Amino acid sequence: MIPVEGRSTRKPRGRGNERREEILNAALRLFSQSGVTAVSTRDIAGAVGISQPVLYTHFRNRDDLLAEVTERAFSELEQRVSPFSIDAMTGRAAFLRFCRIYVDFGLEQPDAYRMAFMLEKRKSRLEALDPRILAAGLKTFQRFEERLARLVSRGLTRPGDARLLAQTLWAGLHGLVSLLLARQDFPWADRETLITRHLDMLADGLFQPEDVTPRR
Amino acid sequence: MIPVEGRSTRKPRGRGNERREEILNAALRLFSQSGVTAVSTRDIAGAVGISQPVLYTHFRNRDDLLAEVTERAFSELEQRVSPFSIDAMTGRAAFLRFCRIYVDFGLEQPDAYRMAFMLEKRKSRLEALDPRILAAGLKTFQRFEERLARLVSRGLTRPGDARLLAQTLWAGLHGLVSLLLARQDFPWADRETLITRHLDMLADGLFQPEDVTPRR
DNA sequence: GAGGTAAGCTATCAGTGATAAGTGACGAGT
DNA sequence: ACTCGTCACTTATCACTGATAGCTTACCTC
Repeated sequence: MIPVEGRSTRKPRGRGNERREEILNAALRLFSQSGVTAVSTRDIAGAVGISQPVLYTHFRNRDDLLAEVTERAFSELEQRVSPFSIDAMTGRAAFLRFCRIYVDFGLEQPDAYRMAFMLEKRKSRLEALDPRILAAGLKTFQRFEERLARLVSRGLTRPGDARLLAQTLWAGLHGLVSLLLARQDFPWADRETLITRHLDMLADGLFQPEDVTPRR
Repeated sequence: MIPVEGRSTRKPRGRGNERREEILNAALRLFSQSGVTAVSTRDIAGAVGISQPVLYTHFRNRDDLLAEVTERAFSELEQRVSPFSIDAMTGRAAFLRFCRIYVDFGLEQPDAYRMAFMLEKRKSRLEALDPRILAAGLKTFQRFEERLARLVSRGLTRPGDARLLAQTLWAGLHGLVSLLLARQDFPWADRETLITRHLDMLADGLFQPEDVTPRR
């Protein structure tokens, strides 16, 4: 399905980790090109220029590789979000900017986002998702919750349980991102307008009625 | 993985359609037991008591079978929703009841819901999702949009483009359902409270500020 | 130069969805 | 009552998947 590239030269002793990097890069590239389900271990190995079993000397299995690719993508989100300190959450505008970073990240890194929040791996019901993937999602949610809690504790929002509010608003955010990713052919309204209005609606649910944006 | 049951007796001439029903029933049962990705065609055939290739005399392929199972599940949603005529959308309470039906359906028929709104099949990027699955989702959304449009045209809501509002609110609904399905082990707040508050938040985004529910 | 070992190979496995080709029972037609 | 077509179903097999076993080879150290 994916063209096989030429053989790569053997790595010198002790530099086997470079191969590991090459594999991760190739995997990320192929995943974002063709989607994570469409890329086989042989495709990845072919793109790197090695035989398929080599992958298993660097990663326990395919899911292990997937988990590491996801982790890397989410460390980038971490970087994007880090400038937004908790103290910077001063009101509606800051909340909206913060949400927007998440939405943009999800749309720009669809495969990482899918893995962290949408993927359900259940070959058997007992088998759980890789804890690192869960952790990436959980950490992201916690960044969100922390900042929301600050807004709430400052009395800038309607009163309420910060955890409950965070889960509700997060679900609202996620709904838009995941639907845009999963149903790209749906007759969506203009994306920019849709995102803006959606975030406005979420903000309306969070902030005091007097701050509510008038529509039209 | 799934135990093989005994051989079924051959169907008499002209009653081959009974086999088709048996396959659909077995598939639905296995899917909801073990999840749609964990069930193979051999599992389904084994449960019915026939050989695996027989499936292909009744369905073009696995996805065709999946699509039909989904269609059936969604026809049940159609039945649940049909008592709620467009004219019955008289305000916030009706809106909430209507939303609640969808949420409950999603949580009760997780595999059907997943297929209609969460599943992305991309063995190759060109290959699209089965149109019947897309249609089931689209139809559901349209029911939602119709009723929302009635609320808007009656002047019961904030003014705004009904289509945009519908997409935004639907995304909000979907976010909660899909996250609850995809991340069952997440430390969620009490489910009932979460759903109620979430729907309240969505309603707050839709209705005039004077109708906004006070929190606490 | 020799040997150990890191790096990578080929061969092969069981499981998947899917297809080809054959078997056999049943019921309509004479 | 016998034929014979065809419906219902079978076994055998395909290409592909993720994964493992075990061998080979080239490099670096001594």
